Amino acid sequence: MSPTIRDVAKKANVGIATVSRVINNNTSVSAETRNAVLTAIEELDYTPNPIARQLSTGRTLTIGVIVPNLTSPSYVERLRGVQTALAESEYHMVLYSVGNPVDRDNYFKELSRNGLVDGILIISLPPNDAQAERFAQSDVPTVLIDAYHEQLCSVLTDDVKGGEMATQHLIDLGHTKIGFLSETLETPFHPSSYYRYQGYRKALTENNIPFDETYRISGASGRMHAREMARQLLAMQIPPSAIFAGNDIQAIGILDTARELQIEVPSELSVIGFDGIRDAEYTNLTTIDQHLHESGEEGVKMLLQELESLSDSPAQKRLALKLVQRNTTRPLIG
Amino acid sequence: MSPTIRDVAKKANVGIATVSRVINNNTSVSAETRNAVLTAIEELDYTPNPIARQLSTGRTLTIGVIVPNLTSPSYVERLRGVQTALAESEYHMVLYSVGNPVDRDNYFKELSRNGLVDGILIISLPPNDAQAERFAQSDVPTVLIDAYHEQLCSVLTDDVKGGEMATQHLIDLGHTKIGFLSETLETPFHPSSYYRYQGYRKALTENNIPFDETYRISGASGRMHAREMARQLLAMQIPPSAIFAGNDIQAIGILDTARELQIEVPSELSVIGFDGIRDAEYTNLTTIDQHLHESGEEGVKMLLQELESLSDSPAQKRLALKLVQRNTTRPLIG
DNA sequence: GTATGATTCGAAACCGGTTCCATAGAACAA
DNA sequence: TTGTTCTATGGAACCGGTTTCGAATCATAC
Repeated sequence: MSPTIRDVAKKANVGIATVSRVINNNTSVSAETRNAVLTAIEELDYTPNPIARQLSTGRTLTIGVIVPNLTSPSYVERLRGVQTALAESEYHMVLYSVGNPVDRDNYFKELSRNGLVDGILIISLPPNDAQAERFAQSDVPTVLIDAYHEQLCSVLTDDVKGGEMATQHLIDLGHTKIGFLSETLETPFHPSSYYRYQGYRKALTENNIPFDETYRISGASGRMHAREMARQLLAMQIPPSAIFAGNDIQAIGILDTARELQIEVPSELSVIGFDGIRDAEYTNLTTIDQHLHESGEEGVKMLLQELESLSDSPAQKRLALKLVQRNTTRPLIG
Repeated sequence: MSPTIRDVAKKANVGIATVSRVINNNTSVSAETRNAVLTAIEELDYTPNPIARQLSTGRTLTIGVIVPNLTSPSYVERLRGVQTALAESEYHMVLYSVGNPVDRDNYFKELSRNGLVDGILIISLPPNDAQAERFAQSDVPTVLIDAYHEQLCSVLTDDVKGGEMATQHLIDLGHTKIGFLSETLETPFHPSSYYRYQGYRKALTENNIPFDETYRISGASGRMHAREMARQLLAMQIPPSAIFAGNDIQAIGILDTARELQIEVPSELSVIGFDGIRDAEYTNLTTIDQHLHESGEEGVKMLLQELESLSDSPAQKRLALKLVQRNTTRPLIG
């Protein structure tokens, strides 16, 4: 077995407390003793057992990240941001990947309870009131990324406003027949698509453009399903001249279909996405950039702050949205 | 603070050993005592402190996953596989994301040393001899995914063979002017591009097709750089009629450029990738599927086995490669 | 009634650190 | 010289579990 602090103490002819002081750079050790201890450590190739240290200090130096299965690039990008910010800290990251509501609830309960982690970061998984209450009561600080609850710290996106911005952009370009294509609006997870839809409706209303139910389509997530839905939208007698997609992946699916149908983008069809994933840049997609990477970093910052000193009122940070115009939207001709 | 096992013992009027027995389903507890303990646990809302348990059992129920920064979809896909397999076990996953060789070496050293994790999974980061030696000596089982070292367990891909398969496919289609586009062949990380290049060369040789140095180009990774490199290849006086890309992302970059230059794929240019990421399917890319997801799952399986009983000779599992023909390759006309 | 064995259970040791507290000795002041 | 303060240090308690070991209890056998 690996050597323990007692082995070091014996070898250096000192007490274990002294060894501990040396390890932790406690000043009150004479240079002589310190050297003796250091050489003993060297000779035994000793490293302190982190678990024992965790038990006695009460800190695990670990933060738990609860995230939906890495099915969507946006989760991955947020996670990258988390990773980036965490790398500069002394904390490690345990990944809890949730595939269904049961997983989610289990992780929520498990982590908020006992001292497995020092802090919790939750990505795109809004807790219900009871769960939020638990987190708030628990003594492990929790930060939500891309989700909101009044009781908890959060880094969030104004999806309604983003939806409005996207739609307004299309309207500004002269479009009035504007389609909306998204994931199912009723999801057990984060209803961001629904909020974006609300923004879409709001923009229409504000510009006195009547909402046409037939221009709205939603279904399963993913590029393939988006293609299919786009086919349906574009096969209408009077198809939309522009489509706002609930996220970038779906927007890219629409572009796929447009190419397949030889509908030229943006001259014959404008498409705008939402998220600002990397593929949006590669495909020259106009989109609403919600600063995914930054959201991860900000979440970590907030959590680290919370770990320093638990604030009383939960901090809330809203990330700015940015319309990034590329080559999939342009003024309507005629 | 949360209640401890002693609180429960006091409340139930039993010794702590008995409480421990109840928690761990040890049989030798009378039904009566067991019930008393269970109700005490219930009333106090007690859960055992996992850190304390870890210290006394010596197991952390955690496995460390060392992976390059999630820059490439292939790492993410492998990680998903790991996640899938791990979800069915009792283990958690700590993610160590490495951005540079220094990170890598630190993590290698740190994790192999002390009991922070019960096992280590290393993705696409081949250790050098000294490091492999460390891992082999250490008492924490280690499995390499997409990397090989004779001293360690591994799940691996035959990149040379894959490169050969891809090239042979193009040759079978009648191509002889076959380009090779990849990442820099000298990388501090995993030299898979180099192996694939070797396979390419091998296939050419075996078919008596002279290798033309000007048909080979390599540079920085990523779709954007691939586009630029593709432009160079395709601007040649006698451009290749087919290109084998070192990975799918680069193949997609080539497709981007082809579209930009209005070179029709596959009629004017065949393109084959390597990896089998999801986007390959979406873009109808012919590729060599190396079963990324499965590699993650297999790595976990192997590691779990190793955790059960440390085998003496390191297990090696080679994943089959599969040519998936889609719509970016076709017989050369004329 | 005593010997034997099985069952149930608690005290205490242990895992490997950190930290409180008491003390020895040095340094300094009067 | 004596008293006081400060520094360096070790012993022991502690974190919260698991596990060993021995003892108490009970049933059964003789």
